[in-house]
Amino acid sequence: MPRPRKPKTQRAATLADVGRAAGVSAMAASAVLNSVKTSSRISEETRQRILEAAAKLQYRPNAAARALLHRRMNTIGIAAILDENELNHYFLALFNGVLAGATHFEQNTTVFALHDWSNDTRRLDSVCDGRIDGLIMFAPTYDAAVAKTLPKHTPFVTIHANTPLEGTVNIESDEEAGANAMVEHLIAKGHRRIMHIAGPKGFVGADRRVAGYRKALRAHHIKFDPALLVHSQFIDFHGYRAMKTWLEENAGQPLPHAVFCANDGMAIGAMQALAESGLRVPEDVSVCGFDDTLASRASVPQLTTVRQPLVEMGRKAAEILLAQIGTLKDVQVPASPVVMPVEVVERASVGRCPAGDRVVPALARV
Amino acid sequence: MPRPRKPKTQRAATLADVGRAAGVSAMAASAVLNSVKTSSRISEETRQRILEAAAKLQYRPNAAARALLHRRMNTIGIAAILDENELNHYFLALFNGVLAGATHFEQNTTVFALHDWSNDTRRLDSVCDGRIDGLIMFAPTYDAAVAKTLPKHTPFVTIHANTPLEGTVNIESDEEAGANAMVEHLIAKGHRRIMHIAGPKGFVGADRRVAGYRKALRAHHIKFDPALLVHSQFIDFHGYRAMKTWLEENAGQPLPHAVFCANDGMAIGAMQALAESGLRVPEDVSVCGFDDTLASRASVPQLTTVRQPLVEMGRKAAEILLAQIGTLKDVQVPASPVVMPVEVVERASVGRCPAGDRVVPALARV
DNA sequence: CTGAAAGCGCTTACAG
DNA sequence: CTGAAAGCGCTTACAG
Repeated sequence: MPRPRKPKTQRAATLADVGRAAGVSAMAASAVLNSVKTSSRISEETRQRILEAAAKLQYRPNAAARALLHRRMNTIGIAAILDENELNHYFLALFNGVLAGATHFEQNTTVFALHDWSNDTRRLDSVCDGRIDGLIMFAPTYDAAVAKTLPKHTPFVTIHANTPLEGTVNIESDEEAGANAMVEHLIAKGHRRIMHIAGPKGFVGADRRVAGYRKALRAHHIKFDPALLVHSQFIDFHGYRAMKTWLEENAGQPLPHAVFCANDGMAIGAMQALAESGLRVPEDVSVCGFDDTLASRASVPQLTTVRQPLVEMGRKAAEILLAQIGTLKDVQVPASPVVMPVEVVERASVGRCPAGDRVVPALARV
Repeated sequence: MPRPRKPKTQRAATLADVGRAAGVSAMAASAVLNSVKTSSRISEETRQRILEAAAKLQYRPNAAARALLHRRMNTIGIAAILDENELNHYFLALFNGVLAGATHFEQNTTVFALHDWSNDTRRLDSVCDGRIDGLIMFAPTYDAAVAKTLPKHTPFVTIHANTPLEGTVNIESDEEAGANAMVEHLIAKGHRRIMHIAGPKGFVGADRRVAGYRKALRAHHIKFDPALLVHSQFIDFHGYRAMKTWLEENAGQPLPHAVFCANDGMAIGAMQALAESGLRVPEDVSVCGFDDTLASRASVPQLTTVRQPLVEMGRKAAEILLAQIGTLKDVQVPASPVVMPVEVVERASVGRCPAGDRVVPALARV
């Protein structure tokens, strides 16, 4: 059985170690290893000796020492609510985008997992201590008062901020237009009795989708039916429970033609609840989501949804943040908010509205 | 329209700034802010003045300066192949685990996204420069020769390493037992004609699952049929394509009773291919996966699968790494490999084997 | 052109 | 008990 590596790892070599090994000063070693012009004065033979010593000692310029000098860690931070027990495709998409953007400019990315925006303020604060050059917040729900306490020496960018932070660029998408287009699409497929499982009241992301939903109904003279609007949370399980509860409470009532969910996870949850009542998607009921996360392609049938360019939004956030930090000289910091376009993506979960009215089955099949 | 924050952020306050503002030396400020015993000598009034100055200036001890002193960044790294266009629930689960473990011990986590283990060696190398105290690699496929070039001054832990790195703890799970238990479960449900969509040949994760599959067949005197073993890749789309191709090439042949896929994503892909041929899961064909990632609950029907405790494995990796670094004094570094238990999780995608033999439908319905 | 020194921000060990 | 100094590892600006 292989023995584990000894706990005490050897110390990393310093410039002084390299110099000593090569019989030169630390400074000479530094000059050679950074290929400074002045190193042209150093003989080729010495240069080789230094390079060999550095390779042999696995020398790497110490990041902390460099950061101290340059006041820059070449690292950006991400703060997000991250619960290890929940599906979070939204996070995964944004994260991939930020990572791609940061990596492209040779910057590292550190992730801070929060449980709660209000209570974890101090944790975020404490992290603005030079270990990151700037911070991107995913869907923060700070209120304005708390936001004021954020450190002034660290630049921020937010994505989908619930209340914009003063002096901070917020990146969002045209959610109302997206919801409106989605419901227009349902109506074009013949659906009239359209249910909406919304996000929590008071969250702009939820409210804007409701607004788009109602706008589309209005445009087609479909009377808004409060019984068809249910508020839930942006989490798979809550979509399931909202749909399940609704079906139980509305047994014998007319079945909706289509269910528009405020995000993909909720739509998948709703599909599961429908399946448990023996209802097929899209033959009996059409279902659609919002976001176009990877979840929308992982479901069977694949989900018709509104695409928000999440990866792109993450990448853009990284770019804007790096511009603010000053790492990217040639990128202009845009005015806030930056609004990204959305589009309806047709997949398999929405069909033509079936002929004849159906009724919510009385008993769940389970 | 709100104006964006000015690109030039103000400099962070230093201990000297705090001292100056409070009319004391930087050292006195340091003593108070670190609540060193000696600070008891400092008058309560002075203490308050220092605390106020620090708060007002939003002072935070500079992380780089501290790291330079302590030779510790309080940050661990994660290296993983991460393609922004692919589903990666496996990463998400491990990542959540590492993050939870690191956060619990007040350590930060930096993620390095790689494209390729062989070609990105230099990138990984360059990152072992003090910006992380240790590194966790997700499913690395280094060969032994390359592994030798890894820096000696940084501790590593691997999860699912394809070839164990010398002197490095590897965390894995009992994949062969898991595959065996899954196929035993299928056989218990009456399935005999069991297809396996495997991972790429030569990868231990794939080979061990194939071994478990064949072992279960053997135990029940089911003759191994090479036509029912297909090698593919650990990616959703490849599962889809493998199933699709197999159905096309085997039109008119007996339909498998069940399809055991080497991971959850592949199983979902296979379900989509089956759906396109008009075959229902589990009524016509049972399907199962491996991993128990969040994907297995996001599909309709939910996936029967083999659970690997991925979150727990990530958490354990963090803990072992911190023990090696020396951050955790009271945790023993275990011998390698650490093998985690697996279990079959029954959900909805596996049913009893239907009576009567069916045949692969000739034409895809699409 | 080269090498010694200063300094990034912090803390620890050591004189006064 | 207090305050000045040394040093973590590096690079830049400045004497020689």
